[in-house]
Amino acid sequence: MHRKVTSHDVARAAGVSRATVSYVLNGRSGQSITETTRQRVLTAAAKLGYAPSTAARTLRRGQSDLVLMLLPPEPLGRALAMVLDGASDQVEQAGLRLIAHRLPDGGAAAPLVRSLVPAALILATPLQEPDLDALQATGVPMASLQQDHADPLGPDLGIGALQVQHLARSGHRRIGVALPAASGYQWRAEARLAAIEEACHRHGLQPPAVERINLDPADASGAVGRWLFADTPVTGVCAFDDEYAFALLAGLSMLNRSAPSDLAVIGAEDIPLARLAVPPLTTVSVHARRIGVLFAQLATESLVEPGGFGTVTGAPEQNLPPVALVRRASA
Amino acid sequence: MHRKVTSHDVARAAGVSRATVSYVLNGRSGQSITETTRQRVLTAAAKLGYAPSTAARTLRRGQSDLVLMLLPPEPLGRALAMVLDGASDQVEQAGLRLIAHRLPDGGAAAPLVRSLVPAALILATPLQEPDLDALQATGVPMASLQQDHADPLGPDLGIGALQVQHLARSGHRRIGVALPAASGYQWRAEARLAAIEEACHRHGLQPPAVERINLDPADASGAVGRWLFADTPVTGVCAFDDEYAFALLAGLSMLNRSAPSDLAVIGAEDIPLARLAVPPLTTVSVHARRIGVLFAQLATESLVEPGGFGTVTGAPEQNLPPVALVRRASA
DNA sequence: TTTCGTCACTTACACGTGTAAGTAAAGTGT
DNA sequence: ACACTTTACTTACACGTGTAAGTGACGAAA
Repeated sequence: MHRKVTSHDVARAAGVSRATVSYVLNGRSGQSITETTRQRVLTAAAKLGYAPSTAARTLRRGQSDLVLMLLPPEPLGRALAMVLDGASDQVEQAGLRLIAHRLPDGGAAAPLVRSLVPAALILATPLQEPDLDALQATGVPMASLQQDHADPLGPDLGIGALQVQHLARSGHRRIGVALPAASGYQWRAEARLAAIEEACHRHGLQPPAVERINLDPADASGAVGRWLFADTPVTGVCAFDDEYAFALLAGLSMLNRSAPSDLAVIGAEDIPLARLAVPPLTTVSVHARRIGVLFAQLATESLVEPGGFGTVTGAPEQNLPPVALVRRASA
Repeated sequence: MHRKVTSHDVARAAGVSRATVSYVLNGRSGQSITETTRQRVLTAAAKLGYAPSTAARTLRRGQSDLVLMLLPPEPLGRALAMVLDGASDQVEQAGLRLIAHRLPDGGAAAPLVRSLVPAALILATPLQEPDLDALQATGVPMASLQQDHADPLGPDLGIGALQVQHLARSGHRRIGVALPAASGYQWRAEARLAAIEEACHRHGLQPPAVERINLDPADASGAVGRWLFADTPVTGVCAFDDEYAFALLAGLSMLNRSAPSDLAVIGAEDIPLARLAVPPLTTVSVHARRIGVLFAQLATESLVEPGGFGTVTGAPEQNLPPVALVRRASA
C-alpha cells in the first residue's frame, strides 16, 4: 500500500533533519538534543510506524544485528529445537536477533555468512575443514557445537561418559552400544561412540559391543539377541537416544525378556515419554535450553560492550553441567 | 583478517568496470558482453571468493532474497521442525533462502518484517489481529498456518476429523478428547477441539467428553477413570498427540485395563515411537515436510516469474492430503 | 566521405542509514 | 564590549549494489 516509511519521513514530520532523528532514535550520548524535539521525533516515529531498514543499517555499520544459527541438513530433533529455543531467548536479551538457517546437504556456509555478515555465528552442524577455515577468515565471532577441545561441551556433551559411569557403578562389566543405522546422524553417533569407548577404557572395561539398528522392534531384538548370547555377554546397553532405548525395550519384550533384569538399558535426552515407558527409562537428561543459552553467550560475549545495554546480568550459567543422570527403572 | 571483498575488487582484478561485473554476475540479458571478459570476470570473482553483500543488494532492490518463517514462542515440536525442513528445501529450490525466527512471547512481528523486508513470509504461529493487519499492510506475500478458510489446511489440518471418522466407523458412539493442560499449546488445542466437535456433530454423535491432562500416568489414569465410569461411558478417545496417547496407554495399564478392548485410543503425528508402543498406536500421520513444501510454494508463487530461473518444475503437491490415517492396534 | 546503428563497455545515480564535521545562536568569563 | 565555549542542530559523505543513460569505436549503408 503505502510506500516504506524512512527516517526521512520521520524527520519531515517532526520538522528536524534526518541526522537528528538518527541521534534521537539511537540514543547517541555526546549529542545534545532538547527534550521537546526528542519527544517530537519519538511521537512522529511512533505515529508513522517507523522501523529502520536492516539492510541500510547493516550496510552502514558493516555488520548486521542478526545472530545466525546454522542447522544441520538432517531433520531437527527435539534437543536441537530446544537449543534453538534457549539461544533465541539469550540472543534476544542481548538486543540482537537470532535467525536459523538449515544448511543444505552439500552446501557451503561461507558464502551465506559473507553475504549476510551476521553479528555472530552459532554452528550446530559439522562443517568440512575448508569451509570452516573460510568461516574463520570472515572474522565473525562464532561458537561451535562441534569443537572437541572445550571439555564439557564436546560434540557429545558428556552424555556417553555419564551413561558408562552409571552402568559401571551398577556392576556391569561388558556394555553394548545401540547406534542409529540411518546415515543422517552419523557425526553425532561417532562422537558418542568415541566418548563411550574412552569411558570404558577409563573404567577398565572391555571395548563396547556396537550394534547399529533402525527404530524397529525386529531390528532391535536381533541386536539384543547378539548381545545376550555373545561369548562375553553384554549386561548393560547405552542407547543413542531415548527413542532407540524404546526400540530396545520393544526388542527385549519380543524375546520375552525385560529390563533391567535381563539387560539394563540407559537412554539419552530424557524426552517426555521416557517416564511413560515400561519400565520407566533411566536416561541422561540434556538441558538443551541451557546449552542454547550458553552457546549464545559464547558467541556474543565478544561484541556486547561491557556495561552496555545488552549486558548479561543474570548469574553466569557457565558452570552448570549441561547433562545429568536421571535414575528410573530400566538401568 | 582481509577486508571484505566487494564487486569493486572483482572489477579491478578483471580490469573492467564495476557495472560490467554486475551485468556478468547477474546474467542480465539485453547487455552484450564478450565471452572473454565474461570469463575474466567469472574467474576473478571465484579467485577472490566474492559473495555479494545481501545488505547492499537488499537496499538496492528494496526487497531481500530471504523468506522468513515465523515460529511460535513455545518449544518446537517434531512436526513443526519437519515443516521447517520441507519449507527450507522448497525455498532453496526456488533460488531463495529460508530463515526462521522464533517470535518472542508478546512480540510483534511487524517491525521485524518492516526492517528485514523478506521476499515472502510463512506464518507458523498465530498473531493478534492488529499485528496481522500491520503485516498485511507491508505488502509482503505470506502464507499462514493459521488461516481457517482454506479447507484442507485449517489450523487443525484435518486431524480431528480423521480421528473422529475412524472411531465412528469402528462403532464408537461416545468419544473423549485428551488435550494438554499446559498453556503453551492452547491455540492448537482449541483448534483441534473445534474440529472434533464439528466432526462429532456431523457424524450424529454426542458432544465429546474433554479431559485436560499432563504427560503423567497418574493424571492420565484419572481421566481414563472418569471416561469409563461416566453416565454415558466413553469408548474411544482422540489424543492431542502421540505423546498424550502414550500417557493414556500408561493410565490404562495403571487401572489394569488396556487398549483397544477397554478404551480405543487414537493419536496424532505418527512419531517414530508410535509403532513401538504396546499396543502399537493407531494414529493420524502428518506429512509435515509436505506441508512445509506446500506453504513455501504458496508464499513464493507470486514472486517467481513464470518460466524464470526458480520456477517449480516438479508435480504440484497441492492436491495430496497432508494427513492420513495409520491403522495399527490401539483403536 | 558522411551518417547512422550496433557493440562493448563505462559513468553516474539511488537505495536508507550512521556519524564526523560544520554552523549559527546563545551563554559565559574578563 | 569582546573572545571563547557550549548548545542544538544541519550538511555532507560513505557503505556496496543494480541499472538507466551515456560514450567512443567500428562496420555498413547512402
